[in-house]
Amino acid sequence: MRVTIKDVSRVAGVSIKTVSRVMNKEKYVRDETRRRVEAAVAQLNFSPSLAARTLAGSRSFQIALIYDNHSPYYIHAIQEGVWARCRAEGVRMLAQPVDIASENLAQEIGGLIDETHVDGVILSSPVTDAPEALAELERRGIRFVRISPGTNHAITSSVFMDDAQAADDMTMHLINEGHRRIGFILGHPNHMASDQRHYGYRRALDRAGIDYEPDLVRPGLFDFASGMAAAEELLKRRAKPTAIFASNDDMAAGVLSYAHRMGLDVPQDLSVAGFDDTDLAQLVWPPLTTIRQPTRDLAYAATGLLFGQDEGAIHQRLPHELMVRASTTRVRP
Amino acid sequence: MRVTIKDVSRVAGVSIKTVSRVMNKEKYVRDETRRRVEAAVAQLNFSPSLAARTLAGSRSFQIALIYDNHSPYYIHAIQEGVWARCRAEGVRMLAQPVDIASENLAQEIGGLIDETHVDGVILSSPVTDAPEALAELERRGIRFVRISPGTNHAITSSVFMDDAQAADDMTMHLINEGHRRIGFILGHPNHMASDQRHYGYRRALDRAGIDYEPDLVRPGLFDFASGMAAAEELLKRRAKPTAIFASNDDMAAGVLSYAHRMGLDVPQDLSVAGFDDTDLAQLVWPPLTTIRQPTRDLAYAATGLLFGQDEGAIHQRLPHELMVRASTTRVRP
DNA sequence: CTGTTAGCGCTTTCAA
DNA sequence: TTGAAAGCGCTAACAG
Repeated sequence: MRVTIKDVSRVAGVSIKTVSRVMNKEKYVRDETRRRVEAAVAQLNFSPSLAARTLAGSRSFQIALIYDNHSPYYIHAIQEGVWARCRAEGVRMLAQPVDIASENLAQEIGGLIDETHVDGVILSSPVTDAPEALAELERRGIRFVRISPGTNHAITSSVFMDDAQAADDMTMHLINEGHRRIGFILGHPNHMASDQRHYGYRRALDRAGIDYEPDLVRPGLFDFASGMAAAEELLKRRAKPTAIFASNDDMAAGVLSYAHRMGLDVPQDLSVAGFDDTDLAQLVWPPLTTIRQPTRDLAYAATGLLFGQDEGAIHQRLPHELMVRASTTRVRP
Repeated sequence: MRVTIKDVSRVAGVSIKTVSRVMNKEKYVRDETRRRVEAAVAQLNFSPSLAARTLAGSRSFQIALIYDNHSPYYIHAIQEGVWARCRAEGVRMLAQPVDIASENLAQEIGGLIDETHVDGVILSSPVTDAPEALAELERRGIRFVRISPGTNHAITSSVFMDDAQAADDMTMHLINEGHRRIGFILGHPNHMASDQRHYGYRRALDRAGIDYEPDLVRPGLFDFASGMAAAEELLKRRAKPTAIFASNDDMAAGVLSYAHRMGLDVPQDLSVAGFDDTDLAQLVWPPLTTIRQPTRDLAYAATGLLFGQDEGAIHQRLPHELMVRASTTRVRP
C-alpha cells in the first residue's frame, strides 16, 4: 500500500540506511549513490512517515504555535509568518488555540508536547505571559520563543518591535504637519506595548517643546468601542485636538467612526493616526495615517530563532516602519 | 525520560495491552482494572505518543484542514469550527495553507497525507473546487468533506448554507420595509454562491410582483473596491435605489464607505444590506442589515461528517439566520 | 476479561 | 562510504 523506505532501497539497489542518509542530507554518500536514491524517491513519489521518523529519531519535524487571541487578523498574520518559516525548514506547524484562563493550561501544553513530540514551541501574546505556560515549558527544557511578550523580555528568546520609537515617529510626523494638540488613546493596561507607545508619544512631544496635557490622553482597551468612547471625550473638549493618535488599529477605526458620525471631515477637520496590524483600518477609511506593525515578520523571525538561526541573540527588536497611507493635511496656522 | 505505556502498566500492575485498552476506551475491561489503570495514568501524567499510535495502528488521530483563502476572518471562522469538533473528538487539526494555482498541488496534498497519515481531510473554498486536489483525494480513497463547494455538491460529502433562501429572505425583508427599487451587487463569478444569491433576490422580487430591473444589478468581486464601484454606479442613476443589497460583507462595507463619502445618511437615505461572515461590516457601520453566514457552524458540521457522524447525509444544507442588526427605516410612500 | 507476540517505518549504533 | 541489527512506543491479531 504505502511506499516505504524499503521500496526505495530496493529500487535504488542500496540499503535502507543509505536511503535514510539521503533523506536526511547526511554527508558520506557517494554522489552517484545519492543520485540513484533521489531518482528512486522521485519515481516512487516517496514521502517518509513522520510518525516513524519521530518514533525512531530524536526530532519530530513539528513545532507548535500556541495562542489565545481573538483577533482574526492578528492570528492570521502570526500563522502566516510561522508557517512561511516552517515551510522553508521542512517542518510542520501545529496551530494550537488554548484558553489562558483554563485551570489546566500547563497540563494541556504538556500533553500536547508529549503526544506530538514537537521540537519547539512558539508562544504568541497573551500566552507569552501566562506564568503556568512558561513554567511548564521551562520544566521540560523544550525550546520556545515568545512573540511580543508583555514582560520580561530577557528571560527567554523573544521578538518584539520597537513600540516606543514607532509612537515617537508617528507623533513627530503629526507635529511636523503642524499639529500641536494631539490626542492620544492608551492601549490595554495589561500589555507592555501600551506603556511603550505612551512613552514614545510623550518623548516626541518633549523633544518638540510641546506641553504634555494629561487631558488629551484617554484610556482605551484596544477595541473599537473604547476607541469611539475616547474620541467622544476628546472631541467634546473646548480646545479640540486637531489630531488623534490611537494605540492600535481597532481603536483608530473607532475614532474614525465617531468622527464620521459627528460629520467631521477626515483629514480636513481631524487627522487620525494609528497602528496597523491589518488592513482593517485602511478598509474603514483610507485617509488614515498608520504605522505598520510587523506581526508577520516577527512571527517569521521568532520561528527562525527556534530553529537555531541567529543563535547569538537572546531577543531581537525588530524595526517598525512608518507608513503614511495618505497624506494628512497640514493644520492651518 | 518519557512516560510510556510500560511505566503505566508497571504501576497499575497489568499488561501494556490492558493499558492500551483503557486508553482506547475498549470494552471488556473490568471496572476495577480500568480504575487502577486510570489512576496510574493520572499519577504519571501519561499522554500516549501519537507517533507510536499512528505507526502501530490504523488511525493517526489527526485530520488536515486545507485552505487557500486570504480572508483572515473567514479562515479564522473555519479553523474555529473544525478545531472545536476535533477537540471534542480528541483529534488534532493540521492547518495547511496551499496555493491552488501551484503546479504541484496534488503532490503537496499527497505528501501531506503520506507524511502525517491523517485520517481525513477538510477542504475549504476555493480548494473545494480544485480538480487536481479532488482527484488526488479520490485516488487515495481518503475521507474528505468540502465546506461550501462551488460546484458538484453531490459528488462528495459537503456542507453549505442555503444561499438562495437567505437572499430571498433579505430581499423580502427590504420589500416589507417599503423598498421597491432595491439594488443588487453580484458576487464573484467563480463562486456558485453568487448565482444562488442572485437567484434568491430575483425570486423574492417576483413573488412581490416587482419587476426585475437589470440596471439595478451590478457586478462585483466580493471585495471592498468592487462594492464601492457598484455603489457609485447605482447611486448615479436618475432613479436611485432606496436600498442596496450586496452579495457579501466586504462589498457591503464598500457601499457604506461610498454612501458616507457622498454624504448620504444610512439608513435614512439608503438602506444597505449584506451577508456577514464576520464582524467586519458591523465594525464599519452598525446600521447595516445582515444575514449571518454560519461559517463556523458549517466547519463544525463538516468535521462531524468526517468523523462519521450523520453518516446518512451525503451533504447537508445548513439553515441561514437572518439577523437585523439595526432597524432599517421604512421608505416613505 | 486479560496477556503474548509480532510488527508499523524509520533512525541509531556499531561494524565493516 | 555503506550496511546489519536493534529498537522507538504503541496496536493488531491471536491465545488463553
